[in-house]
Amino acid sequence: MSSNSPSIGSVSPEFTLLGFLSQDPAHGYELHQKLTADLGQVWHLSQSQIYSILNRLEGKGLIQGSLQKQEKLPAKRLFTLTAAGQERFEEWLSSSSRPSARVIRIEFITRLYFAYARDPDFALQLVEGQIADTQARLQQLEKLESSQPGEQIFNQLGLDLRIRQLDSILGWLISCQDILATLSKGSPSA
Amino acid sequence: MSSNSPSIGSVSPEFTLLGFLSQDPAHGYELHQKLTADLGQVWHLSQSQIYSILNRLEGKGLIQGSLQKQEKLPAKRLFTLTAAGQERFEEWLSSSSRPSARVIRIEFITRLYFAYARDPDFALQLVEGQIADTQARLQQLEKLESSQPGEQIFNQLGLDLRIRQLDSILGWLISCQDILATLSKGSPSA
DNA sequence: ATGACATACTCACTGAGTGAGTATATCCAT
DNA sequence: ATGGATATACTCACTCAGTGAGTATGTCAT
Repeated sequence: MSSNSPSIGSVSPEFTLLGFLSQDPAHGYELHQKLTADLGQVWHLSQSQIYSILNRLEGKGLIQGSLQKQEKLPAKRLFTLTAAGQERFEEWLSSSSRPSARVIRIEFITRLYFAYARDPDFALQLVEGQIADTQARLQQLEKLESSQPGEQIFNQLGLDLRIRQLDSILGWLISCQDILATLSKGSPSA
Repeated sequence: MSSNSPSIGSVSPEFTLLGFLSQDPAHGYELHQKLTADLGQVWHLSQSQIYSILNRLEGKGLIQGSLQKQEKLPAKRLFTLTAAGQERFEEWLSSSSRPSARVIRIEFITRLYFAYARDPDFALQLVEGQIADTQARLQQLEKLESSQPGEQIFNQLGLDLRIRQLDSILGWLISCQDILATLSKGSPSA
């Protein structure tokens, strides 16, 4: 049971697998292929990592693997999302990412990928929400910077870099918005 | 012995501890304090992590802990750098960081911190080197982007974000250069 | 004297990530 | 036909990252 798993950390690759499985049941091998093809610039997961995550997810009851025995080949396992898994994924899909360089690059893009596959407009909403969060965080950091004791040069440099990075993220988010908006208009699905 | 430890990963906090110990022998507790005070914007290490790293470093023979028995208090351990540890640290100190957002923010700033403490001019050299590396990597990524199959939108978005982030790093490095140069002139130690 | 805070460290845990190994099928060139 | 590359599909054993709670003791103010 263990109620709340202690660290299904925000940038965890678990949700990526849940996402793929929410689209179609698959084997570990296929998941690795798909991940590499579609999100290879975002995630770099080895095969063995995929399998270890799958085992963990099964342990938590979020997915269910069914052994498919084969004549000669060793059995393979086809994984399907459980109801609990589906719920978890939905929850994650509409939550928002902590505005930090790494998290955005990894987690947010992943979320965007799945949101877009489901409904381009939903993806656009996510971007808008993230822009707001990022702006808020940026202001926070700028405030922190101005109130920082000028002594610790390296802490200040670190902070300055973070701010610059957040700023570049903001620019990126806005360009995302444009791209997604254009795509929606180009091929309106409704 | 184990010749080459498999993953004394580039952004490993190990070198940070080696660095502090290269300045002065210290206890785990002190190291945690110092790290938080001087590089708190860069590293977030819990106490227990500090101790586990120290144990590992001792296991590798890079540092040496001497038990100081006390009347009533449980013994504390004072850690000193070994010759091997010193060597490792020197090697790391003049190597260059992989030009990626995270690595620069964590590893490079740390390196800069120790380089600067030793000799501001050395720090300046590191910055210059890093600028060159970053520019080279930037060109590489831009080339990759233009040759990327336009189909995988999300891979492209990921790449685009990386490029923007590297670009902001470049800006930051240049501002570092200015700051360090000014500091050198302001108080010429030679 | 008691409760907050600082010093100093340990333990048990989950999770990230790597690298090598296993087993089998298929297909291509020699 | 045979042997070697490549693809499918998964396992194991490992190190390192990171958290949270716990232990033990001293100091200092109220």
